[in-house]
Formats: sequence, structure tokens, C-alpha cells
Amino acid sequence: MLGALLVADGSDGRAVVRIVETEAYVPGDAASHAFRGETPRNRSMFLRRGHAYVYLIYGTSYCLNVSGETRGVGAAVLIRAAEPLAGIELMEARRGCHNGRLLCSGPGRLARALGVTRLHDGLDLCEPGRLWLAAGRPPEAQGTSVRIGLTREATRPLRFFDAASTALSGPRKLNEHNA
DNA sequence: AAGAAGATTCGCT
DNA sequence: GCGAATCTTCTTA
Repeated sequence: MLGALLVADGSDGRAVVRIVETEAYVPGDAASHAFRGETPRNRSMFLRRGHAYVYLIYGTSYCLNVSGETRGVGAAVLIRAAEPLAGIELMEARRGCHNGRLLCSGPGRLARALGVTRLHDGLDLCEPGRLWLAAGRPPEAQGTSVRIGLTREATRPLRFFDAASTALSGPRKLNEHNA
């Protein structure tokens, strides 16, 4: 998914970003929302790969994920950061931020900039609509590290990022294995 | 039935 | 650097 484009069409315009940082939540992963089975919140994680799973964290920020397995298997990729490509004024207005590096740097910030909310949960991102994925430029160098902000499964190297990007939400160091 | 923890962010010190 | 904001799920009584 690194390098892929996210296109968000709202009533107020279109925003396009390039994904530069992701985290994987895989089957059997105690840190995954799907670990204890399907609930009203996480049901989109069990859709066929390519569907949006959007949830509210700490009651304040939305996080956008893309389901990653076959129907009935709970797994997803969290989109943690992206580089703004188009609709920048729109995103700046939504975020109240005028720094390109920070505009979509963090899962909550990214969702806010794109206008993504729980209303986008369950959308098929593989075809054009209110939110979808398009091909982009893959990273020249990919970095790997432990996932950010977790207590369980805290040592698994399941965070991936474009090592050349300046819009990351966490450490750029390759193969970082410290919290 | 009530309380704590959680894939976060922002404002203030 | 620390604490608040405040939703869903899990834990414990």
C-alpha cells in the first residue's frame, strides 16, 4: 500500500494524498481489534480486502484502515501518514494547519484532513466513490519498525514506511525495534 | 453495573 | 512534557 494514492471526494471538493506510512494488524494478533471476534465496531475488518474500516479512538480521532484478508477473516492495514498532493487548501481548512509535513502525519490527522468519518466505514476502496485507492509511485526505500502506541504485541515489526518521506508520524530509523 | 484501557491529538507549561 | 477530550470494548464485582 505504500506509495498508493488515496482519493477523497466530499461535497466541498476532492483531496488526494500519497500513502507513506502503514501498520499491519494480522490474524492471531493480540493488538488487533479483530482478535476477540466480530463486534459492531470492527465488522468491516472482516470484509474482503480493500474495504474501509474506520473507527473512533479515544472518543476524539478517527483512524482509517483497509481490510486485508478474505471475507470472514479479520485483518487490516492502518494508514498512519501520507503526503498531500491535491486539495491542499481544503485539507488545511479542515485541519486548521498550514504545515504540509504535519497535514496528514498521524492516523487521526490523516482522517481529519480527508474528511473521513465513521460514515465511510465499509466502503469498497477499490472502485471510485467517496473514498478510494489509486496506483501511485512506490517508495525507493522502505523502512520497517515496531508499531506505534501499542502495549500488546509491542515487538512485532509490522510498521512500514517510505524511508525518504518527511511526513512520517514516527521514527524514520530502519528496523527500529524500540518503543 | 461500574471502571479502566485503548492503533490519538491538541493546548498549555 | 502532561493532561483533557470522551467512544467502544473488555474486565471485574
